[in-house]
Amino acid sequence: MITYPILLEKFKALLKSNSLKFTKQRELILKFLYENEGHFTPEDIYMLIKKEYPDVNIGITTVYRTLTLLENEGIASSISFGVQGKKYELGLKKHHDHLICTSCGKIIEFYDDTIERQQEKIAEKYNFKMTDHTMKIIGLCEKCRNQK
Amino acid sequence: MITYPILLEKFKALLKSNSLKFTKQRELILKFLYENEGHFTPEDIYMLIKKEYPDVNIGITTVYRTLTLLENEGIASSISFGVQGKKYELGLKKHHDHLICTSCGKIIEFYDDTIERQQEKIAEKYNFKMTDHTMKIIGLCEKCRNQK
DNA sequence: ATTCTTGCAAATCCTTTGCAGGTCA
DNA sequence: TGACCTGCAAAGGATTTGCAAGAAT
Repeated sequence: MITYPILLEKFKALLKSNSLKFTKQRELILKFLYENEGHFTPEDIYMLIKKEYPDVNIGITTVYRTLTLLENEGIASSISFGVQGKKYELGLKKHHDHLICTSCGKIIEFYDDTIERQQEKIAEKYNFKMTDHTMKIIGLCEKCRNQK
Repeated sequence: MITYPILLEKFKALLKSNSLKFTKQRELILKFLYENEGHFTPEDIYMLIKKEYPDVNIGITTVYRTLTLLENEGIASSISFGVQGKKYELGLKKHHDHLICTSCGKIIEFYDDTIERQQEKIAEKYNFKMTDHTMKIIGLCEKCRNQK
């Protein structure tokens, strides 16, 4: 796995090459994603950063803007929950899909080669230039299904 | 394929069994989905019904409510576009997934047995009780990729 | 010094809710 | 009649935008 200093350098280089500036806020958001395993809403990230760094001024607008930036640069990735918004995670890992529990909200990641290959075949079949793909399996996780 | 009169009867039966009432508005929305191939936003459906039946009073609220109802009853299905909302279609066909062109918005449907089976296997592997699943392949359709 | 960023408040977009009047069974 | 529905306007939640002040290069 990439270390934080290296990730940070990568981020700074990306900023520079786009004539963007390196700011405290951008760094904290990157750091947050690096240090926290899991999937977070912009609101989550905003609140948790405010709590951990009460002296840093940060607005939710900046969180949104930075997450968009990170996602466009391939450093973060998101899963969409429709009107309920998106959740973000560090996006450096290998591509993966998600199992989502409708009862407790738990998100499990998985990667499946068969599915990945099949998607490519389908795109090819329709002469589609695939730039992205997502798959969600919705249902009840082990714990929740047993509680019913 | 099911005929409209039969679909209508099915819908009426569903309404009755849920102590819901059969109304002009509900019928028009059902009819719209039956008659129009493709994927539509609630707004689309609302506008097109208003245009075709200027004398019928219908509000967008009712369109939302009815689409939700139809989806819950398995008569309609939707694809989510995140904050951009959902698009609905008649949901009587076999389950299928979508290819979505980011340039022209075109939506192509496909069904793939390998993927379907693989999804079941994955759910099983994680002891997940799958209630739904979606897959989207995002990219450029044949026409748009050639225009670049 | 210039350019880019920020936070705030206001605006937007899609969707839902409260409610009083209207319709269906 | 009574239960359910409707459209409207207002509310809601997530996200974006305009802007003047502030930070980075």
